[in-house]
Amino acid sequence: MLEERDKKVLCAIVQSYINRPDPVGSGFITKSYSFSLSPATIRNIMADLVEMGFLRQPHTSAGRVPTDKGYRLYVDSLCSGESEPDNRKFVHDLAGELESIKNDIDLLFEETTKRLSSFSHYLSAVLSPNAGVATFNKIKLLKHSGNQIVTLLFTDEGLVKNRTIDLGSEISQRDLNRIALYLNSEFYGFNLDEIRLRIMREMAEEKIVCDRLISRALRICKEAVAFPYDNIFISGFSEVLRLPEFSDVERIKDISRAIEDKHLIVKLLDSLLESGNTSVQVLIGSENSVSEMKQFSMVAAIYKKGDKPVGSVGIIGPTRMDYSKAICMVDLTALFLSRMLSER
Amino acid sequence: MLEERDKKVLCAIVQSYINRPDPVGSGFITKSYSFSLSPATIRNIMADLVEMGFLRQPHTSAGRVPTDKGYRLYVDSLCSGESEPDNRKFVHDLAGELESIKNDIDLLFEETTKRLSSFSHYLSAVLSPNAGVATFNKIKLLKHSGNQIVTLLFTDEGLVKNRTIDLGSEISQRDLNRIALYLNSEFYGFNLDEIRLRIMREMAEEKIVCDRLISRALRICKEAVAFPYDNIFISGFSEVLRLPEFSDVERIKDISRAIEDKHLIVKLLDSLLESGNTSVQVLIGSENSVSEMKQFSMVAAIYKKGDKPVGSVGIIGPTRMDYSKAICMVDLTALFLSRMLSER
DNA sequence: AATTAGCACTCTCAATGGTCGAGTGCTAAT
DNA sequence: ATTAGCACTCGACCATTGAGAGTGCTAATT
Repeated sequence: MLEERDKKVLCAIVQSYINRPDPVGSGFITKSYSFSLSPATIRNIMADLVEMGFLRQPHTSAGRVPTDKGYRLYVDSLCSGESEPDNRKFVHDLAGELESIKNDIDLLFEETTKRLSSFSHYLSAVLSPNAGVATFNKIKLLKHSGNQIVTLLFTDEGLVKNRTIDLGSEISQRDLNRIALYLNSEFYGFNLDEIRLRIMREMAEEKIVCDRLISRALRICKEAVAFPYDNIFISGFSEVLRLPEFSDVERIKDISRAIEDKHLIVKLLDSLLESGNTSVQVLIGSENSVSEMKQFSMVAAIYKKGDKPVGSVGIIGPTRMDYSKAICMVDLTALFLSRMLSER
Repeated sequence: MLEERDKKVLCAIVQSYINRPDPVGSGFITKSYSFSLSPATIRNIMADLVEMGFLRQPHTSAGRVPTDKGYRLYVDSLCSGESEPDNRKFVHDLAGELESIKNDIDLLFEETTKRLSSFSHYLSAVLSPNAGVATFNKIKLLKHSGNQIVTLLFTDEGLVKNRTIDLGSEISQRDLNRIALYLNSEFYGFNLDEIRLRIMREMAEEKIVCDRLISRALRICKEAVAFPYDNIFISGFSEVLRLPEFSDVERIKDISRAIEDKHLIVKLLDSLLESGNTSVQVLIGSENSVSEMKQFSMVAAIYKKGDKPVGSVGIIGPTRMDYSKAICMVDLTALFLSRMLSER
């Protein structure tokens, strides 16, 4: 059906197109790649590839452009990149420069995202552990001023989140300590979503709460485990704006909506996390479930704390992206994050 | 020099142009606004206004377009907008919906920014109190795990920031308490920049530190007062993309760079804060000191905690923006934030 | 049977030129 | 000081054209 030779031609076209976004003609292929074939033969092959859906021509008698299906074949036949020295250097630098902030996990994610985008020249995103995976480790409660208290929630992943809560009435530090003790024994090891669910249920059941302290405890904990903050870091918008595909205003609007909504990208990275697949995943154009992103590709992987997948990291770019490089960098970054999280 | 009548014509042109971005012709003015003058007279006036630099014509025999100087005159002659019912509603909603999160100051800023942009249809930004103005209130130190401790810094403005620090060696909670006590007595009421400076100095002076506890205290405090987080909230990129001026790709790139750099916008809002000017300020196009922003206008105001200016809020849009509305909304938002911060 | 040279054909792109209309500037009349 | 009248300017729009790149087909070659 699809011979080795055909595949080679396809890959040549994809590579050339990734290099510069002009439709690729039969002549160019014979010149630039050493097939010992004439343009006419290449043309025949190309015609077959079009028919099979791997290529398309923008119009009669322009060259060919890869389709999503074409990119897919290309990516699948990629002998999963031996990380080039360039990329090795990237991780090395990453490790060196970020060693000092590995305690501040949010900052670590942010910086990693920035470096990943500036090095890959694509949009990059890191999904930090969210309520769905984050695991309650301990909580501390501190009296602040008046009726206000501060909750300090620690998760197993190393996240530390503080929130200020107005209780509406005075409470002693002693009572707070008792509440914290209760919560710590009650919720240790559960993930935050479970906790939230459980609190909801208990609050609903015992409408007339017997124990005032417990009711307060639940209320406090409910607030404390709410993650109101963005748990995604995105960077590199100005990088992708440089790409020629973004001379089209509509494209720009698409991607900026995705960035401002964040939601969309979270959704993508999240679904990846749920799939549990450990290796680098590639979503090409229309393979993407989010309609706003059907023009783009995403290369992503999950990172772990110990053996538990806790977040994901990805690169987003046009379907015409340097998959080989992207896959390699995402892989390395995920490994880096896993290492950072695990060795603490 | 500049007669009342000329001013009226200028304002009419500005208004019309703000309404839709087409060069305004003499005929349109006479039709839409009730000057009892013929197009020819209007033309004469317009020619004068061009000569004085308030208008320009894109080319011979197109209509006129306001220059920055023209907008300036327009803004200055604006009888500072009696807040329309529309805007009143905005603040009312704002107050109602955000009442519940006034304890979580970061969230408050973020939500305020979002609402401001979605209501004004321009880009909005809120600069939250930064190290330069934030005042040390108290610090709490908690043992975390191993050599790690968590610092919890409270500022007078209501910010609560936590950081995780790896001390490199074990420390007891008791020592941490002593350190916190020391820092609290030492730095209470100082602003964070001062503290940072002082610590730097002291660390440099006593290279051979006599007191091990104090040296540790300083080190901890130095980390704790570092504000690594963005202290600016920006929202509404997709709003401004809707504007016709952003069908030009270059413009989009400009504004996105400004947004991704944040820095630029921080700089603008910061300079405003330093000027100390209390009322709403308008920077039109080239009046703007940041070159990347010379195509845009900013309407901004500071907000206070009590009597002390602590941050600023602004709207950024094309020079062709609805200044009247923007001024009003920024004013109201600043008042709102001041109220929220002060009544705690 | 697969490959290739040859060639007519198709389609885009950029340049050209012509028309239309909005809006101007000037001049002379009011 | 204002205005009517009018020639003029310039961009927007459109159709035409020619060049060039690349094709698909056919017939010749290996």
